[in-house]
Amino acid sequence: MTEAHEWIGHALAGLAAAGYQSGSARRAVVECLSAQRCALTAQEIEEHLRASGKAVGRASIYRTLEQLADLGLVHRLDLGTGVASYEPAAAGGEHHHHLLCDRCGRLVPFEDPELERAIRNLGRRGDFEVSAHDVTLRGLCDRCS
Amino acid sequence: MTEAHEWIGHALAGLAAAGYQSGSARRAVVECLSAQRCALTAQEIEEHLRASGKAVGRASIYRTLEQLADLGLVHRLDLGTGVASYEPAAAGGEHHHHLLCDRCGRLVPFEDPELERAIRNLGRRGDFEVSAHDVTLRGLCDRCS
DNA sequence: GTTCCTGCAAAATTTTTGCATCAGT
DNA sequence: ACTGATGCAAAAATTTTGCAGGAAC
Repeated sequence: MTEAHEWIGHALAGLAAAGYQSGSARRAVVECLSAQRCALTAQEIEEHLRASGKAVGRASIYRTLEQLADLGLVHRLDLGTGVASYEPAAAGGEHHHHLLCDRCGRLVPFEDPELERAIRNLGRRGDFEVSAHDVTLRGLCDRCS
Repeated sequence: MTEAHEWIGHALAGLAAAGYQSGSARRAVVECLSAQRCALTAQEIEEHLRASGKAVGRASIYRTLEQLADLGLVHRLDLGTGVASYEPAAAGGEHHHHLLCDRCGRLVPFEDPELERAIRNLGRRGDFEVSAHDVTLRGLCDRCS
């Protein structure tokens, strides 16, 4: 997994390359995302920023997240809760999936080569051309089971 | 895959067993779901029902969908569009996953034993206890690629 | 100085809830 | 009849948009 501080640079560079300037709101959202282990909702981002004294308008948060998602710098997740979550996208194509614990609500990232292989093979079968995939498991995390 | 008309009975029986009575709104929502191939949004259900002369209040649709989802009779899907979709859950534990076509927006169901096996194996690895899973692929469907 | 960014407030969307009325048992 | 279901309307929650003022280049 790419380190958080590397992602900051990657994301800011990507935004700059796309013609976005580095304003305070955009930078704050990117910093907040890079400091977190996994996915955050827009509301959580707003709270974190306000708590750290860098309050940013809601609109700017959503706008920045949309820009980052369009550039492939963050992944948008819909975890069945009705609210979207966002997490930094690793630079090298690595990615993980998520387990949402039914008991404690914790979101646990995981990777699995066999799962990735199965999905790659699916694309090869020719029924369709797969460019992205999301896997969400529900169940009990290691702490709760 | 279990046939649609079988699912109607299954769903109505499940609702009855849970103590819900068979009112007109609930029955209409169940009928609408059973007639569709794949997932529908609450709004689509409302439109279909109104179009077929069986208009049902929005609230009743959401209430019925929640009840059905709690009983495991429908699956709720979040496809990254910000709106939830619902589809009948097959009786026998069979289930499919979805490809969302980037070009035409079509939702294509698919099944894949290798993928299922990979997910089952994940649960066996012992990191967590998996009770449900969702897989969403994005890409181009057979018509668009 | 010009252009883009930011934040506020308002709008749009989707979903939930309160409550009076109506239907099913 | 009694209990629960239904529909309307209002509220809540989330996300988007318009616009005036401010920051970045």
